[in-house]
Amino acid sequence: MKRLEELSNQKRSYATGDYLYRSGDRFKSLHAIRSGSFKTRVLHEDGREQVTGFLMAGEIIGLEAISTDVHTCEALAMEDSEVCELPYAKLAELSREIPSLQRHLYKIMSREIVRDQGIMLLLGSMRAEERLAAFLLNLSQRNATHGMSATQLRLRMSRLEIGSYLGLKLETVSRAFSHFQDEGLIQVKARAVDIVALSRLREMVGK
Amino acid sequence: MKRLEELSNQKRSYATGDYLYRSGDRFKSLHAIRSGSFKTRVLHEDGREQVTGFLMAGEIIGLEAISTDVHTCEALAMEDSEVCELPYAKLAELSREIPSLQRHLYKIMSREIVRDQGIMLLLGSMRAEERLAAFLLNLSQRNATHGMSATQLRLRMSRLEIGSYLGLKLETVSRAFSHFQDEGLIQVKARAVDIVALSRLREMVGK
DNA sequence: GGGCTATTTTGACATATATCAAGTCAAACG
DNA sequence: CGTTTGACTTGATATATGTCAAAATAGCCC
Repeated sequence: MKRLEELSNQKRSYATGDYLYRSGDRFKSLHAIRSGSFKTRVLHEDGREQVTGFLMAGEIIGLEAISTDVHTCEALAMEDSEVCELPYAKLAELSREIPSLQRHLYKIMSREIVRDQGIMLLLGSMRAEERLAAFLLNLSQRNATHGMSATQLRLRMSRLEIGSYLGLKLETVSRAFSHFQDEGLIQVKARAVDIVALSRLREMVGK
Repeated sequence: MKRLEELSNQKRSYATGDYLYRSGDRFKSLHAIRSGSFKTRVLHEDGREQVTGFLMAGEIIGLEAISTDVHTCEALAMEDSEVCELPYAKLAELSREIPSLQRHLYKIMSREIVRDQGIMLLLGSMRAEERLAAFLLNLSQRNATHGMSATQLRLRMSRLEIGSYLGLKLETVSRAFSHFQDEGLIQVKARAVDIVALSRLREMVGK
């Protein structure tokens, strides 16, 4: 871990809306988010876009680019954020000397695959409100992991971005929020969401 | 590569419908498909399932399990198939000695992430016929990669399985096939598909 | 080859979500 | 403060896809 810290000499700041990288950029480094949050999205020639992830502190961003040395999606800051740059060449080299680092890297990449497959399940076989419930539960859990409240969420993203992530239109997202509130599942005030009935939300997604 | 071959002493056969692994199985090995094909799917408590991939010869299966040492999805043979077992512990060890193997492993995992994000784009922002077009083009390209025809496809999966993969009902898939045929894009005869207008299919998905 | 079963196609209809269009609200700014 | 601007909510309606049901077809076993 210490040797890893030495590696990441670079710590950089990004303001809301700044790009960490764009589609087509040459890949040089992974980035560890120190504070703040980013969204990643893939673009389609015809202008369509799909948000593929919302990343928070502690998470690693850029793994998709290893395959071709070129970024296939773009990442931008959703708030003022800081990242550590992890030069990939050095990281790979170091992982050869430090087995635990190597194991860790494989696991991180595998975890990303699992995460993506979970989203595929969501997009492929859940209905609008189930998707939103799953989304809120995921945020709740990650919030808790970071020592924050599991029930008081401050969303960093707009309804439009949530919609893109969940494969829904922003109006549908908004309606689902309103409906959840009517049902007493959550309290919504713009981007401040208070989960009132966590267990009932869990039932909605079948767990 | 030679050392890799020594590693995979085990070569095993699977009949149609056999499980390569199930959800919950302890993870020990990756598998390289030698011949045949497999599908992977994730299951939801309530019985819903989502097909997450159709894998062919030359592809590596099981990467998602590295993250937790437990398989989070299941894989089964769509036809009589053969795989090489690649014990993960040995593979990881070997990758420390052989830099090119390590690079290759990272790339394979990254490629899987890119693939999954492509499916997320498809599921989140494409309509039924665009999804099917993208699916056929993907099969076509992989077929070609394996030295087979880019236009004559023999589907190994049912309409139901295609539907699950594309987030559609089987009837919708069937109708899309019929419509493509009416439009002169393809010739369909059950699971034999002949792509007549590859370029027009490409236009449909915007490239 | 004939019958059996699973798969696929097709049709009529239902519905979840998208689309279009106002309206509300809140933060930002002069 | 009043105005502007972008984000969000809500309503009315349209539409893509799902659902249900039946017929056609293909694959399979004896």
